[in-house]
Amino acid sequence: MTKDRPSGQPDKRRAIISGAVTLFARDGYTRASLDAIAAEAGVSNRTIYNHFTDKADLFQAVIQESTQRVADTMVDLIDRHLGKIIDLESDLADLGLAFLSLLTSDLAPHFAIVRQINAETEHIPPTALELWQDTGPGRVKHHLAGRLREIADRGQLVIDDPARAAGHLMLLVSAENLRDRATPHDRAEVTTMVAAGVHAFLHGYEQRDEQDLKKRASHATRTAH
Amino acid sequence: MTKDRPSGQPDKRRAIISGAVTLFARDGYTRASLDAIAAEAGVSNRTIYNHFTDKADLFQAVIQESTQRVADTMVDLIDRHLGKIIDLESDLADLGLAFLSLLTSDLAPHFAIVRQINAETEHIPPTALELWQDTGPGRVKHHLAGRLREIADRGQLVIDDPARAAGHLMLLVSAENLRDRATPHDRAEVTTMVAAGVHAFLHGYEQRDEQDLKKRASHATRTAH
DNA sequence: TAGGCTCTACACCGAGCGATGTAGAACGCA
DNA sequence: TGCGTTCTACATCGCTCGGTGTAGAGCCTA
Repeated sequence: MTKDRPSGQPDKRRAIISGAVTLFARDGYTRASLDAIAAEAGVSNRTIYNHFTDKADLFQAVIQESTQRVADTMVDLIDRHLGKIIDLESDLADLGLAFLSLLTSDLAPHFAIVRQINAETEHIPPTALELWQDTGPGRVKHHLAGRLREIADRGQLVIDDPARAAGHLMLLVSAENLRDRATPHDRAEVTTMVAAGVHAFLHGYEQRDEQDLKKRASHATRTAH
Repeated sequence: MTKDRPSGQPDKRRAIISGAVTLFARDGYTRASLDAIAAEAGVSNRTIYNHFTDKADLFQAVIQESTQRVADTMVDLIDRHLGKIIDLESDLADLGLAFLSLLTSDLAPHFAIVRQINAETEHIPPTALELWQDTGPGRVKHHLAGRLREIADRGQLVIDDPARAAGHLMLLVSAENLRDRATPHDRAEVTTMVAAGVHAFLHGYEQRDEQDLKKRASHATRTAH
């Protein structure tokens, strides 16, 4: 709809979406009024309807633009940190820290919108929901999975299902592991959280006692080649 | 407020909260109208204001009741599956499956409300938010952490921070690892997801090759006693 | 039986919101 | 310069919603 014929001045459109991101992130879809969005964007109420057919249409455009930006950034971070592995554990930790720093960057509102999507899931057309999944978190996870597969192919990881492993890694270093998600956390807490998450991702929590290790070592020797 | 003097008939109050849970879960706080809640509860609009001062007051009561029920159920499941460990990996997997089965049980709306809380976080008084954290997910995580600590004390796990480990376990077997959260998943997909999550929780993904294992085994032998 | 609660049905108010209409100003392009 | 598009300001419509008022019916208890 809106994409076919992007009527109106492009800068106005950007301003509208930018303001809409801010207000949708803070107030959610229903609470955010078009008048408030117009004011935030420094634009007339009427102009919004010149660029978008509907409030729902605007929301969808916001989701799309927002998702695109965040996914691009994350894919870039993945390539930057996992393109060349020096020390696997610290490289993964750096990537996790880079992800978390996005939460307090200028992309912060976009993550609030993701929470809105999660809550609004019953009122969003399933096709739009799938499109969001594919161009957003799904794409990031897929890209991360590809990098993990490379690492596994070099023998540094044992990965059965790369997509699943990517999901695990992202969860283990996600903000879900922090007490308070809103406030800017002190770097120490975040660092230890990420370190613990990466450590769990690599080693797990199972006890590997002396006998167990010996048994496994002999087994590994027996089955070598 | 409402707790000090629970005015009105208790069954009416329960009916109201039950209906409110349904509609808040489906439509969110703003969308769910009091008229619709009254209709859903089979109760007059006016009666709601006889039991609760406000829409916000009702929402808070709903959160409290909802959180209590889910947390009780989860704590119970933890005790049932982790009270006596037969085989650690399968016991953990069973617990994960039990958790996931809650998503499609009659407590399903409660989890939708959690998503609403996550989205509405900017419009909920921080004290109420903390109270929710403490009586809900915080309590469950703490309880699970206690069980994990017991297991670690018996030497089956190596856990530095039980609370963190509990969070990791819950994330690794959470519905976040499923493509579509809404539809009832086929049991096979859920089972393999949980198995993979528990496996990652126990063992991690790091390659343990022959030399590495030998080195660790000798080190373990050297440092025995 | 009488008094006090509670529930119900219904009407009502005021506010906010989505969406549209309109007239004129500003701007870009031929 | 002149035409078409876009933006703005303002007014308006219809609807929904939160919250209140009121009068009467049902119910329990003293």
